[in-house]
Amino acid sequence: MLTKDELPFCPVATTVDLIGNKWTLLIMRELLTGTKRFSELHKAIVGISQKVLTQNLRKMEEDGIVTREVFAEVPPKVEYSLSELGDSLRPIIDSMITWGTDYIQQHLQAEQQDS
Amino acid sequence: MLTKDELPFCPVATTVDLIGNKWTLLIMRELLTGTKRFSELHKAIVGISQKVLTQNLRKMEEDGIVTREVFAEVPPKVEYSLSELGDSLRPIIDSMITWGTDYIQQHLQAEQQDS
DNA sequence: CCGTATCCTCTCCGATACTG
DNA sequence: CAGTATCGGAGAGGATACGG
Repeated sequence: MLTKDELPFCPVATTVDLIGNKWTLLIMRELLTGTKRFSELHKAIVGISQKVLTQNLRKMEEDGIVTREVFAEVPPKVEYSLSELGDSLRPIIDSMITWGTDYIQQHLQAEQQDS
Repeated sequence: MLTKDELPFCPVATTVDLIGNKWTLLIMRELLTGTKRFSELHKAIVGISQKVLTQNLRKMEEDGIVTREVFAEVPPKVEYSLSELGDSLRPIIDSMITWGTDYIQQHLQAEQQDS
């Protein structure tokens, strides 16, 4: 039996390969609160272009962390949600939310001391 | 008082800006086990070039998550370690290690079933 | 040993135009 | 609405040579 450090592939490298990317993490942040339409994601994620959003969603779908559902309507409607695998990544994003929240509060305090 | 969701800057975006990057996360993985020399990092992180390693270390130093110590010796010696702020990111990497380890084990099992 | 400087390549990404 | 297709500029990153 291999110990954690002796695994053939580094766990961090594996995780990084899936979500070690700015946009992927921001998309996941949106999907953690539930299913979203393409346009909702586009609006919520400031600075992303339609093209890059599509590219990232396709990659996430390939990797099995996002589910895509197309509705045969006019106008068209496409919904994205986290798969079970995608949802299993929730603790990672949560730890980022926790850390980022603390970090921001520290910086707000520091700025107030400056003024 | 603002609630978590009303903070002026998204916590995830803040965190992503600091460590939402392949190489940064892999460098942090190495430094979590203690101080490392430049050449040790270069050897440990497969696929990174000297230039990119330097660039990332400089950015991490600027962001305050890495400390750089130069020894006035011949041959020169430079040691990198996590700052207190950098070490506070440990829970995030830990959650990635936990998830990645599980993911790899699932895939190893799946491969064994295939054969 | 630990870099920086330069060149050159290659990919990313924005802008735009066009479809079901 | 939710894409795809195409073009072109900007920047990331490799290879190499050189410096403290």
